Amino acid sequence: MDLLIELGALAFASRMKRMSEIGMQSVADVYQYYEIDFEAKYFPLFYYLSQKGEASIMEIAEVLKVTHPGIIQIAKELEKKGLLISKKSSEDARKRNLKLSKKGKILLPKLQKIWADLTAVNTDLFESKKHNILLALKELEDAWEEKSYLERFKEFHKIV
Amino acid sequence: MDLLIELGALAFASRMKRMSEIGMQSVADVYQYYEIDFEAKYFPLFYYLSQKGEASIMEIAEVLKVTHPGIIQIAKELEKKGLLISKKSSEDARKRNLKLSKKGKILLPKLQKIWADLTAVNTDLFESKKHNILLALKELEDAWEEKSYLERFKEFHKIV
DNA sequence: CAAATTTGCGTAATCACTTACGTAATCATT
DNA sequence: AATGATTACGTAAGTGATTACGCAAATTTG
Repeated sequence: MDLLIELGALAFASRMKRMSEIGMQSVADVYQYYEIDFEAKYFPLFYYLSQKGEASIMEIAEVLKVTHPGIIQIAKELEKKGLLISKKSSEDARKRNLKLSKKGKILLPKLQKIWADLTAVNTDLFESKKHNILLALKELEDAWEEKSYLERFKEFHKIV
Repeated sequence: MDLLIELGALAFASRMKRMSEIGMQSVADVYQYYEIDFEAKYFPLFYYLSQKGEASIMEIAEVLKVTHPGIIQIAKELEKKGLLISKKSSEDARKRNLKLSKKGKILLPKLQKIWADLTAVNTDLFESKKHNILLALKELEDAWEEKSYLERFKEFHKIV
């Protein structure tokens, strides 16, 4: 018996967390299999910079929906590995712009190949299912954005 | 544009993590609204003990699918709050059995009321959607149990 | 155009777990 | 019954994020 399943909606957060950890580990396994010195947590920042070219820390944090100290930490690691460089913005002295280094750009095609393969496996994994978790996730994210949980909760109590 | 959505399957883990954090925070908001000194993270352990009565640390860790140090930490907090007590097993001196304290049992009905309300709101939230995330989650958990991601990945490469 | 507010960034501390590792108790095997 | 393997638990350190807070630069406003 799986208690988390039995608890249904109540254990939702725990299950999401666990699933996220499994996902991160799985991707880590694949990078290791390819013998590439890259971590799952780098992906959103690295990918965004590969598309955008150059961006400030706050801009990245907002797009990726994480806090700015999170970006700073990951950027620090990527800089240490020589995959990313940064410089103060010339237009706004408060801003520090990040972009991929030469080494980062050289690594990019190799990573893109992996990402393509991961996407293929994921697509297969997600879309072969009766219930599509990506669409479900999107719906829930939208619902949450529209109205906070506590609001829903209070509304529910009014009705009852 | 939501980059995380655009990235689809690749940003899956990040989105799951974020969703779990939102869920935890939402529940925290509700406990606060009820003015109850209880945290979302206590729920799985507390609930399990309320059902089972008494259980050893490893047993709980396995049922809840977390590591045993995780249980020890949460148990420590609950003991500090006086909601939980523990004693060495008489049958097996290696084991320490956890159970709710008198104070914990007194708090229980109040919590059960909240849990029931949370379940109602969640059920509404989840089931009003076109895509049911709980069923999707279950499918994915089962798929993962059946075959590891890396295995799927390697298989995919054989085929292509 | 000076004062007040907002914005961008950085550091530190915290959080809710995890992995790694050590010790003691039990079990299995000969 | 001694030896070796396994199991249960505890602590310490690490992880990948967060919140809290402070400073400096830019923007708003009166």
